Amino acid sequence: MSQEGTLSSVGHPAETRPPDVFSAACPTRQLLDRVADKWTTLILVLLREEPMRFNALRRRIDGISQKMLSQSVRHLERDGLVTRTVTPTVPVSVTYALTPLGETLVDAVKAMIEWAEDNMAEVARAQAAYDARRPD
Amino acid sequence: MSQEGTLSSVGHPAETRPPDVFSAACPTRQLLDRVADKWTTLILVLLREEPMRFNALRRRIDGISQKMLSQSVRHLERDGLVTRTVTPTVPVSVTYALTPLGETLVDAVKAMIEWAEDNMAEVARAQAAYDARRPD
DNA sequence: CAGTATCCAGAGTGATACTG
DNA sequence: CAGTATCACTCTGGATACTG
Repeated sequence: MSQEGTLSSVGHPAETRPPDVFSAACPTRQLLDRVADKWTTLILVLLREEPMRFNALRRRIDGISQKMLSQSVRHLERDGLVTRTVTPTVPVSVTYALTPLGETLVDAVKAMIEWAEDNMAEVARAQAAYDARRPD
Repeated sequence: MSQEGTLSSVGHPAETRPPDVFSAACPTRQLLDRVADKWTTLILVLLREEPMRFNALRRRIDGISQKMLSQSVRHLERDGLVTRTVTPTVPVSVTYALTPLGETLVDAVKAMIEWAEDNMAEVARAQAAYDARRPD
């Protein structure tokens, strides 16, 4: 998760150039860095199934630290991809849910995950072959 | 890019459980971490348009260090997603290209990039609204 | 429960130098 | 050209402890 950086017009002044993900300064690149993030993808996919509370997400996503979870959900909220709803119970409960914008992204993310599940075996074979060629 | 780790059967012993990306030990999770990587996505998309040489990739991908580029292409080669072809000219030229397996992945990756390009403006609006609510 | 604060190890970068 | 190796530096991410 890079810096704070607002996705302003920096990198392609309006009509001069089209957006270019390959340019580090371009907002699309920064946005891609965010959505292609390791934890972001998992959070979004979980939230598509149902809204979830902080610790529910934490339990489902094996290996995430609370620091990264809170950081990730805050970024997602800022980007307008999830909502954060506080219910004033005692103690408080906070529920995260996808926004409509977030839902449009999840489809793309799901495609990547399905690819991983479908092609896991073939990649494992490729790795084995590679390692056999370069043994050390 | 985590560790070396081969995508073996660890995490879901054959018929006992289905693959679960949310489990840190599951090979699909490790594979997702790889393909959702910041640099990997950009490399794959560039290679879909045409095979490219090392320094060509380096020039196109703004901000990548040669260390990360060589690391990333080596991983992609090991995973069977790109080929590395050495032509014995003087000096040698090395060309990277997508494998058929790599091509299947690129479609999913492209979807994410197109989402970023299409929704950049809306995300920027959400960020502005968020920052206005929490001024500091 | 839902976080924030703090410290610290390690990943990644840039620069530079060297190899085949 | 296509790397590998090294050092210095920054910054991310994990572990731990603490708070409303």
